[in-house]
Amino acid sequence: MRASVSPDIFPPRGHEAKRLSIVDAAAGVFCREGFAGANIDLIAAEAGVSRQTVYNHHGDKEKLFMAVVRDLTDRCNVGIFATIATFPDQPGDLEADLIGFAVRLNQNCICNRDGKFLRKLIQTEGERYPELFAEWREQGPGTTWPAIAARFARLAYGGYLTIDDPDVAARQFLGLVNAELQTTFMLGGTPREDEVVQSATNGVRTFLRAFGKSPALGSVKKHTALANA
Amino acid sequence: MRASVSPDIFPPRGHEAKRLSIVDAAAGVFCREGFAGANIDLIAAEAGVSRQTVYNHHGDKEKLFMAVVRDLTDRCNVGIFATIATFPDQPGDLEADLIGFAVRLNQNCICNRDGKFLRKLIQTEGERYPELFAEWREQGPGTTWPAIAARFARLAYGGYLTIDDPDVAARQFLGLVNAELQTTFMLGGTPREDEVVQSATNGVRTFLRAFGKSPALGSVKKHTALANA
DNA sequence: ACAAATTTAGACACTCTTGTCCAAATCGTC
DNA sequence: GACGATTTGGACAAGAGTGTCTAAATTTGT
Repeated sequence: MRASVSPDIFPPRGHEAKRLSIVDAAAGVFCREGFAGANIDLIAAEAGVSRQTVYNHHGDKEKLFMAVVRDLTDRCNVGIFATIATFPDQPGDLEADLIGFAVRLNQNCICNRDGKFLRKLIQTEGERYPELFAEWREQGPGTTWPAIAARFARLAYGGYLTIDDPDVAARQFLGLVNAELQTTFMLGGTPREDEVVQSATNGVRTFLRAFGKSPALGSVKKHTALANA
Repeated sequence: MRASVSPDIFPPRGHEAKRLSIVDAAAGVFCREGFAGANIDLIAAEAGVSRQTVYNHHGDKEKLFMAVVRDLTDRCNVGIFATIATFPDQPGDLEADLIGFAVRLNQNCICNRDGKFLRKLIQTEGERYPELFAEWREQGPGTTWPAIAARFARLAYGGYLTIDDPDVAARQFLGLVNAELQTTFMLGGTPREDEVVQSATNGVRTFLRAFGKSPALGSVKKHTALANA
């Protein structure tokens, strides 16, 4: 993909910068207006670029759209894996550590600009580009969910949790910590930080009531009046 | 809103039928193509009606869109409340009854045509019509979630569950039983029935591990080796 | 069968958008 | 300072879609 000329110097300088600002602006406009409603003139204006430059770089509205989705998928994946790397493998306070992880996942991967945009584009145009979004499904949930599941499996193996099926547990973990944000997500809004923390806290507590190995290790305190050895 | 003439006979006969078939076709097209991409000619064709009739009935693309959302909201609410009425207040087998309820909720309210369409329209155009979707939020989640929460509160009061906050529990219940369907929902797909049952089963099991009062009553069997009185 | 209301089909003006072309201005590099 | 590549702005053709209008056909109730 490099420039094919003599030395390995890339095409000029601001070239790539423009490409990026175009894709960036396009992401915003496609999300706000939908594919059909998105206006190339508007994208160009928001990117601070002439319309012709948009066509020079991407050729075509459809190709531009694809570039946007690919870019977003890549950037989101980077963020998600960086966050998964902070999963508490050997937790001190399991409850607090899982809450922290859930909040980071939300703030860095789901509620940030890229995450919001990618989600909306998938919801909005997913049916129109089956191949493109099949690709996303593989690269996105297809790789990140197992990665999270593996971390939960490790916690179970380490004796911190009692889990049958780590894949199910991972999906339920995500369902729980986002349970109170669904309506906001649906309308395309961004929850406030305290809402994210609240939802994560409630979700993790319930998660640990279901999967926590023993009250002594983790969280389940006031609720289980069930005496145990 | 009645016809203002002599007897209380409504305008002709097929009038209302046409209105409905227009709104119906419009719902489908708006979902597939988005508001901007939706084509009035296409809507008219799919409704089996001339374009002029569409304008006669609804005046305007925007007004037609609003009519679609209102119609869908109403119909979905009817379905949801009908389903909530089947909530197991005095369960025989709590696990099985809750799974049944979750499956009914999914099949009758979330995965059916109206539910799918309404969800997609909210996700797609929610930001463009703040008042309209504020209205939905009040009439939809604003009334159904508390209704579900009340049923869980009743189960707790009846000694079947141990719940702190019924509202949180209700949201988490929904999050859990849908945990495995998220990706499908996101792409606008319809999960197969066995997927719905699977997700509901796993979700309810986890829910009862967290909130079930005692293993004897419900489900938590093999996992809690914790001996109890 | 009659009269009123509704529906239809087609033409129409108008606006908006996409994508192309081109000459002038600008930028980055040597 | 000069050269080559990139960017710019504006004009342009072609197409598509909205909303209106009209006269003819059809349906509906009596």
